[in-house]
Amino acid sequence: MASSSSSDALTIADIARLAQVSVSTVSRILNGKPDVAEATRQRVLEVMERTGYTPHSGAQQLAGGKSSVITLLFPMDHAEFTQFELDFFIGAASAVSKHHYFFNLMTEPMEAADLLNLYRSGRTDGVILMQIRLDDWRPALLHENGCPFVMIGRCAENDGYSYIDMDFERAMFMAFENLVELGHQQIGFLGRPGWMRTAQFGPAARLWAGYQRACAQFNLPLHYREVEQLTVQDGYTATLELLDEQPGLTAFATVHGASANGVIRALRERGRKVPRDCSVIALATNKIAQLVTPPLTHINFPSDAIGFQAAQMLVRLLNTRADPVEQVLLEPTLTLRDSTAVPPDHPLFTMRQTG
Amino acid sequence: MASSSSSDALTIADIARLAQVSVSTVSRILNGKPDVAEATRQRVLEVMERTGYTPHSGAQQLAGGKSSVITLLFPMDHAEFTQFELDFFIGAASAVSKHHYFFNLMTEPMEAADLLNLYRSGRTDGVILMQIRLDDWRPALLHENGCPFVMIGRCAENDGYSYIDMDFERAMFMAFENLVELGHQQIGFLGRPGWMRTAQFGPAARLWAGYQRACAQFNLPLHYREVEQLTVQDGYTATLELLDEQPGLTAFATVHGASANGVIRALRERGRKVPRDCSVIALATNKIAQLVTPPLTHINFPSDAIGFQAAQMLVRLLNTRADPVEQVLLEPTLTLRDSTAVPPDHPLFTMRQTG
DNA sequence: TTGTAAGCGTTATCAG
DNA sequence: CTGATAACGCTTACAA
Repeated sequence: MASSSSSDALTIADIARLAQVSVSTVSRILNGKPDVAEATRQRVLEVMERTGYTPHSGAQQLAGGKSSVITLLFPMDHAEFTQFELDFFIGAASAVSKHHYFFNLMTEPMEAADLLNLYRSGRTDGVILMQIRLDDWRPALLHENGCPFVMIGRCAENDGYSYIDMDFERAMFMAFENLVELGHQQIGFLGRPGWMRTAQFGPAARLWAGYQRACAQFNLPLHYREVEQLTVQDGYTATLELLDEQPGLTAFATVHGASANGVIRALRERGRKVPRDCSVIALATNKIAQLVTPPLTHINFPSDAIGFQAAQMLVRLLNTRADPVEQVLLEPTLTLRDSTAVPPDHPLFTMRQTG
Repeated sequence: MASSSSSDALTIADIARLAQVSVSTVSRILNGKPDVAEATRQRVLEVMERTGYTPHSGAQQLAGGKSSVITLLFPMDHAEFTQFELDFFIGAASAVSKHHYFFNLMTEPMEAADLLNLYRSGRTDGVILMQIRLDDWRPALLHENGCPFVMIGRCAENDGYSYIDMDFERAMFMAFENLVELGHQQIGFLGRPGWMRTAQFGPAARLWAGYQRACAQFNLPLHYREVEQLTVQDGYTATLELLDEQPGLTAFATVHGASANGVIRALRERGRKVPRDCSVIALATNKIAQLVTPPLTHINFPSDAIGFQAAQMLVRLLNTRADPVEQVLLEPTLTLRDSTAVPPDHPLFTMRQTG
């Protein structure tokens, strides 16, 4: 029966003494090393259990050279945090702890020196990088300094870097393809080409490219509006403007659940029902797509699964001597819900009316 | 010009040698201790800057006894993660890094032994506890073992524990008060009394209490439905049931943006417009309330500010020798948006029609 | 299979 | 104001 009041600070030496073995034996057991007699192992484990011993992480870090921490870097300078981003965190945190690492989340933007020091201080064993720009400086820096990392997203040039990303260009193309197949020809698009030009974030650039490609291939006129942010408000305003300029539009595509909601609100205000009078399609997480009314036809973006996979890739990297480059590009998929339909002047529509 | 290829592993001894001082002097400078000549300090800082030196966190932890890590514990066994929860994380992470701590997020449920070991291992200096139950075992355990902590939420009994929480009972009462003032008498309520009874989470219990009190005080008939989860789907189903049983309902109250959306959808399906034919009010974050159509009249729940404050309280605790108990109970506030109005049979309504 | 002992990079105490 | 030097608790050769 241990007495004393508060912090006992049990050390490996205490365990060794209590179990009548040396500290190295205890250490071996702690680290799952093979050369230990089963009887000894049991005895020591029993003592540890009974006393509630835990090794001191700082000491392990110092002597063993690893922290068992994985850091997720999501600088929130150019981003809003929504369900979209949350799911990355949750997915990553879950995988990280499943592999017995600890999860360190950093949302403050960082300079090169800070990023390097994070690794050099031994505070983290590896890093998951988010908000990747086409010309991002971070992967090169980490690579040169031997810090294991995985990107969620990708640069323009990715030789030697591991990443997981979605094929955003194809995603946007698919959205338009779907609308065209329904019979739409006059389609409005809300995006952030300016944001793409200045900040050079991958998704913005690639979604824009997908839009351009779709218009070229399907011979569609360009009807787009640049929004500052992908919010309800900006989506609403941009849609009203676009609609008043081009009353012939029968569909809208945008890249976020929130802005899609703005689109729908604007359409309703102009007396157009979704999807009867106008279709709406977006890139979104499942949860958001279902929250909107009507539930959105959308390109799935499985943030949580991506976060989970990214963490797993990093763990794999950490457990390997060599560093195998893993590059995963996810194929987008489309989920049909209630925000898209044939255009109002379409033969099928007329048939439906009269049939 | 430093050569070499990869990990140099610069230590405090290197800095001392390069700056022609002893390691203790460097250490003093590192820790902002007073007794150092300004000239020396500058010289050493310059060397550190030039070489890109960072102290090893493990060594600091071992020798200094602190980790500079704050852990947020949000066991996700009984919870879904939505924007609501995300904002806690973001707020807390932001405050934590603002005070030069690192932010460790743990979402896996934990046993007593694990929780204790987290602190004993020296991996964290303090803990922010979430998902607090009325009879939660964690605060007592941490308290007894000298681990600094702050709760987001509160138990039934909180002597000696620091917390920040919202007055949920009052929040729900306010919602009903508002509806009653508009003229509503037949109000449906969607909540989780069962969840409250079994899991004993504070908010569920207190929201329920607020509902009971409001009905008693305003002499309202009880019309409630228990939902499993506060999702769109469950809100939708429960509303349909309740509505078919009690067609006279002119308002609904619920406790989450998502379930409010389910309510609205169900009402629409039964041909009732919100807010013309039926009002809806909910407890929600600002963001969610605006995402729903129509934008929700709601009791604000500022998760991010709460997360931020909780982290600040903990930092304050960590920087103090004594442990001052801080207990913050936030007053709820109501934001009027577009989902509430006078009931359809109300004199004001009739006036509006004819006027 | 187990024990001895030398670090790991800091901080802290105590002289100077 | 500055410098030795002893912890801090663990891992890891190397010996036994």
